[in-house]
Amino acid sequence: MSARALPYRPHDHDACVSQAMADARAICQQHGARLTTTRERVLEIIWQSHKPLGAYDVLAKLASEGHSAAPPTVYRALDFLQQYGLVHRIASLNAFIGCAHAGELHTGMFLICRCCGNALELTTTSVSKAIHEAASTQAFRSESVILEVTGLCPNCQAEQPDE
Amino acid sequence: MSARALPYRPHDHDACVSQAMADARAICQQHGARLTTTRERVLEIIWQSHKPLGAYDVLAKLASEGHSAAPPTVYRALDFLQQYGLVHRIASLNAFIGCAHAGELHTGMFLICRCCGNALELTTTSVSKAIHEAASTQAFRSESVILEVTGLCPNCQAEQPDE
DNA sequence: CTGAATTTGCAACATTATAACATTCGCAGA
DNA sequence: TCTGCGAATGTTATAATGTTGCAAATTCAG
Repeated sequence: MSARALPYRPHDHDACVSQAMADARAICQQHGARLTTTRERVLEIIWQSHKPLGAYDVLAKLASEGHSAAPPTVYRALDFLQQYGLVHRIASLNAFIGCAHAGELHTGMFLICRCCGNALELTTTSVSKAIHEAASTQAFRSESVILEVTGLCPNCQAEQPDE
Repeated sequence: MSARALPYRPHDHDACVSQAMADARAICQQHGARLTTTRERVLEIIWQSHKPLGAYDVLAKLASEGHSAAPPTVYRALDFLQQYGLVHRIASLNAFIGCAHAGELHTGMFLICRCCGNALELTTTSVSKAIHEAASTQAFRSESVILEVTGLCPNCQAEQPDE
């Protein structure tokens, strides 16, 4: 269940999605949480690509499927999914992305390509460790970490060598 | 010019502010940038506390001083100040805070207390290093980093030992 | 089947941010 | 001093993102 998604490489994305959906069902069952139709559909939409998706994009997608929903529907579903670690919010983009490590305890670090828009979630012990140590030197009790790195992914570096 | 602000400790905040304003003037002069009245006033307002301030809070403050401004005025001033590293945007709060290390090359790490709202900017080499190394393992060329840690500052831990 | 709790629908609204265009200001050169 | 150009600001409107509050529907245990 680790080292799964490599958004910057070609891969069988359908498998990506079905894996994520299976994980989600398992995790919800395990917690006695209800993965209702709407919630499941929202998760699926989020997973349709590795690009973070805005809440209103999800809304539009739902609408295009005939499910006329209002913003609260989407935000509630997203809240639920975040609560169970199935999606993450990318604060710098006001957008949401499927969690590649659902069920694992982790502090996500995101590598966001400003060119193609794909985002890779990474879990790196050395990073979390350094962050918590730095916080400790200030006697700060850290509870949650947002770490979002913007730059160029390998593919896009190749296409535009520099600038 | 280092190890200046300790927002979680009592300190001479007026000195904090005048130091920041002096730095700002120096940096702008050095770059041939114009620190106009509006921009200077916005910076001063941002620095009035160590709590990140929303753009509309700044706007309200300006209004209360008789300077009737519209949102673009504030956002433009903030853009300018960000450009010269005089303020940072806290993505997780949609808010802005004065930069404690203006003029130094740095990757800010913010420790944000969810109780008192104060935010401390920290520059830690080991953290930046770990982040860039992690990005490198994915052949990702990082350009900018957002690192925001939420938790409890020392003062607030003392007041509410746990929860 | 019934009742309580969860989930959803819906309308209105709040907050944050930007677009487009007119006007003014500051300053360098004639 | 005047003139003109680019930078900065004013102004209005609007876009994008997110929330509140309440009513209706659904789910599920007993």
